[in-house]
Amino acid sequence: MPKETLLVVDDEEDLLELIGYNLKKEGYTVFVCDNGKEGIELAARHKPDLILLDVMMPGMNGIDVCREIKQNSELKHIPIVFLTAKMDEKFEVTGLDLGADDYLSKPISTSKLKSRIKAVLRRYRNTDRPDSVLHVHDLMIDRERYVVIRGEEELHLPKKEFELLYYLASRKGKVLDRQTLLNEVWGNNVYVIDRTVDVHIRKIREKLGDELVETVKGVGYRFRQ
Amino acid sequence: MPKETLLVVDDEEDLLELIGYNLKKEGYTVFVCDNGKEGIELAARHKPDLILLDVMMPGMNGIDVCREIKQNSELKHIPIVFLTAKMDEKFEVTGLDLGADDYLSKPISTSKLKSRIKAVLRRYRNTDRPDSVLHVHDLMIDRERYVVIRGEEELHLPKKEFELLYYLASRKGKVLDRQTLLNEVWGNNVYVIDRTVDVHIRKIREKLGDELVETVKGVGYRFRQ
DNA sequence: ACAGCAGATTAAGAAATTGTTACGGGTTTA
DNA sequence: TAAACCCGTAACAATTTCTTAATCTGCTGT
Repeated sequence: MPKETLLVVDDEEDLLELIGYNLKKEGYTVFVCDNGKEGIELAARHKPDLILLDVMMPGMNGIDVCREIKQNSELKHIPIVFLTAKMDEKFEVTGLDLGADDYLSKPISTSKLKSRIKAVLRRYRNTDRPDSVLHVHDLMIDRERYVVIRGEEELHLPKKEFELLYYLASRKGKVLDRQTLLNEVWGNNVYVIDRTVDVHIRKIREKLGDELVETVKGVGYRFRQ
Repeated sequence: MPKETLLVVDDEEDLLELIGYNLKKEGYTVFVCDNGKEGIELAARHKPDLILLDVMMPGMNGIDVCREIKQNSELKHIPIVFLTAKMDEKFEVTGLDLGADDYLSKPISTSKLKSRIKAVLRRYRNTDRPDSVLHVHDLMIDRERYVVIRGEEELHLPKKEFELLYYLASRKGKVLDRQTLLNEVWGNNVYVIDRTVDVHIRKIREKLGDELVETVKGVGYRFRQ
């Protein structure tokens, strides 16, 4: 089993090299770059299992990179660990609210770095990432083409409806409450009232029938098992 | 819809009180204690959703508490966040290797504390716990899917009935009085007449048969052993 | 047999939750 | 630039669930 792939984004060349070297020695596959824009590209291309992200960078800073990644449904599941020179607490709160998974202040010892990375990866390891094409009931939900196929017909749902359907289907049988759905589909940092979920559910039912998505009153919604 | 339960273990009384107060204000159910031994007992009794654990304590220290909890299969899934006065890096590595989930150094601001707790809980919320499905007699009570399965048939109970059944079943054989049931299922600060329990019990019996839940006159109810 | 409990049962109104529709702002498309 | 579309919100209808209160049943000890 190949060890995980990591992406390190930091504008300090020395540090970048040091971190890269150490993590490679640990057996990880490591991509590095020194700016946010390239970081996003590399993330999209290689889909790393974890991203180490410097907060302070010229140009696009770490916060922005994080925000962008968390908005990309292909990448949002990737855990992000922030690196920062000063322990700026206010930022830390922002970062964690954005969906960051951990936080390291420089200077970082190698052992600490490795330990943290291991911890974060361990948390995520058993979280099975859903397939990009789901087959459920008579549906095929293709996330790559953004299309739902039922028999001969192709259905094109708007983005939010599609994402919601996809998320529900990927957790078939499990009851998901509105807040979870909002966090997972809309993102943790958006402020939207939870009744919005209801409206989207209704639209999904309108297009795919009432049977697919079940309501569990007082709890949430569930894709029919 | 009881919010999460937290356990805080710290020998500094002032801090304990401060943290307890703030977390209660957030809506969590909070248990506190000032030593490791009691911490383990409380953890076993209340099965909190998260434990805040001071590292340095007289007697049993945080590391030992953590180790013991991680060895108990009933408790090992509970995320642990360490608190420590000094940023002792060597310890931090140990803690994370032990399976701690986060790390906070004192002094802690309230906003940071809340933000971290939220982040950790969010990570765990959707992680299926091994005991989320109870097998009792010929029943399978699946909390994740919110469904009771008996043989081929799937039963869908309303929320309160389901929660009550789940709670009784999870304490199979034990007699639980009405007040306990109200506290655990309805929540600590809900004002409801205890006869309400009877009505829900009746509905459960109506759906699942009279044998499952036994009445112990003058005491309470018991899920049949 | 008869009070005196404690729980069982039932029904009805209250409360809570969800379904449904419509609208305005914003964006993309023709 | 208009038309079409998507999205979030609000409002009200529809439905389910919860709680209470009233009544019934069965047991206990006298």
